[in-house]
Amino acid sequence: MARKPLTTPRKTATQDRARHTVDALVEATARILVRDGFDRASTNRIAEEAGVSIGSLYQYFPCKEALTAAVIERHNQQLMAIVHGAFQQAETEPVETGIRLLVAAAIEAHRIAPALHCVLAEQTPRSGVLANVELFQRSAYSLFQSYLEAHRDQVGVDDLDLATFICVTSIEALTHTAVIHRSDMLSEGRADELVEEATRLIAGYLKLPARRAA
Amino acid sequence: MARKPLTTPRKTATQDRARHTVDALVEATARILVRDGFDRASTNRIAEEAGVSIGSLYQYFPCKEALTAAVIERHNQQLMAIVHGAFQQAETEPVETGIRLLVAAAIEAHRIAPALHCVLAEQTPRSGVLANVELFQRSAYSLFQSYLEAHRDQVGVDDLDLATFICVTSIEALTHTAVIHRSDMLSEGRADELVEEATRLIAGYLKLPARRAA
DNA sequence: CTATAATATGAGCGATAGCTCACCTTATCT
DNA sequence: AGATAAGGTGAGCTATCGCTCATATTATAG
Repeated sequence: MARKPLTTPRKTATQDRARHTVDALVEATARILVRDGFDRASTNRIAEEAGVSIGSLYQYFPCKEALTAAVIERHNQQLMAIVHGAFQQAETEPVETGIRLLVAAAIEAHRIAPALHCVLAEQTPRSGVLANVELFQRSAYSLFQSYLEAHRDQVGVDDLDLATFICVTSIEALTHTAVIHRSDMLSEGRADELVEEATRLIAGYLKLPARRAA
Repeated sequence: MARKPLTTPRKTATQDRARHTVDALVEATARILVRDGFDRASTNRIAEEAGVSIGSLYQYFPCKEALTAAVIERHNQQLMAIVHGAFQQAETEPVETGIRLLVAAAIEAHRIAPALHCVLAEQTPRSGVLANVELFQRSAYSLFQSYLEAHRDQVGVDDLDLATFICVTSIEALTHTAVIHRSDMLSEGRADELVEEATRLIAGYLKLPARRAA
């Protein structure tokens, strides 16, 4: 009975040689995404670039999208490292200083691998397995909400959930768009102006006294 | 000499029958994009859905991407109609009221065809011919900048270009994300809260007095 | 050393994609 | 009515894609 014909058990990974293969594949995928774009990133090409046979590729990745998902996950982990650090720093600061730290971190995060970030954002379709890869957003979302709760006495908004949506969405869009489409804004001193204005936008929004103070 | 073998002159369009064919193709493309997603939208399928032969398709559209580009252009025109109208209304209003109008219009615009908008934003890769289809953004951009110039006496920012970037990017991201990913925010009275908060964000940012008043 | 599991290989299958071209059909002009 | 062009057709070509599987190589266990 129990027939395991070497097929379909894909996704194993334990020996040491294997990890190298998997890493090579993920890195090759990232390189090809950047160099050739998403739709030229075929499984055959990725395997070739990784110096690995397609057979091996399919032993660890069930389908093409899984490779891209792995790249996205790796990238998101790097982003989150920076963002997490910024939240820890911001924790002990007054709101305006804290927001400034967060905005600066968001820009820094987008700068880790702008080319890859661009391909991921502009060319990679969010369908199939990739549909829900935005859990990164959720992380940032809950971190920010916690931040607001911790500084509730300094903020004048009453719906923390709505405020979180407003702030996270705006900061992400501003930093993303600046890095991807307006790199001229980030040259030398110009970057500071952007940080200042974005901080003014968000901190100003949070500081305003609510209409009805209890 | 001058050999015109019926090939490569694609892209003609003058008779009346032809317009119908072109329209049918664009509409079929939109329908398929919404129903089946971007990567299932093959030229063969589009031609079939339009009730037209592939030969005809390639007489008016040089490649697959051209069809998607046409759909995007048509959609953008509808968006711009709403946005343009809102700017005209806003022209004669004080800043806060004006911004409120613009935010509401942005939401309304995203609601024209949310499903299509979603596919276009999440699945359609910005590569090749589609790379620069964001001239919509540029339109909104220059409209907003004109708006700020016209109300310069009421706004406390000194770099109008930077301020435009901040405002347009934020409003677009907030309304887009709300419509696409947080439809719960737009049910009944909740929509007004979003408009109010977004208005507070932007109007507050614009109203704040600049650091150094002349 | 041998048996067994883990890992690696790559020719090649079936499917489908984008697109061409030789040929009909309908309209317009005189 | 006949000529010429505009519009329309679809079988089918080539290319490539995602993916399988029979087989070979390498590591671990007894």
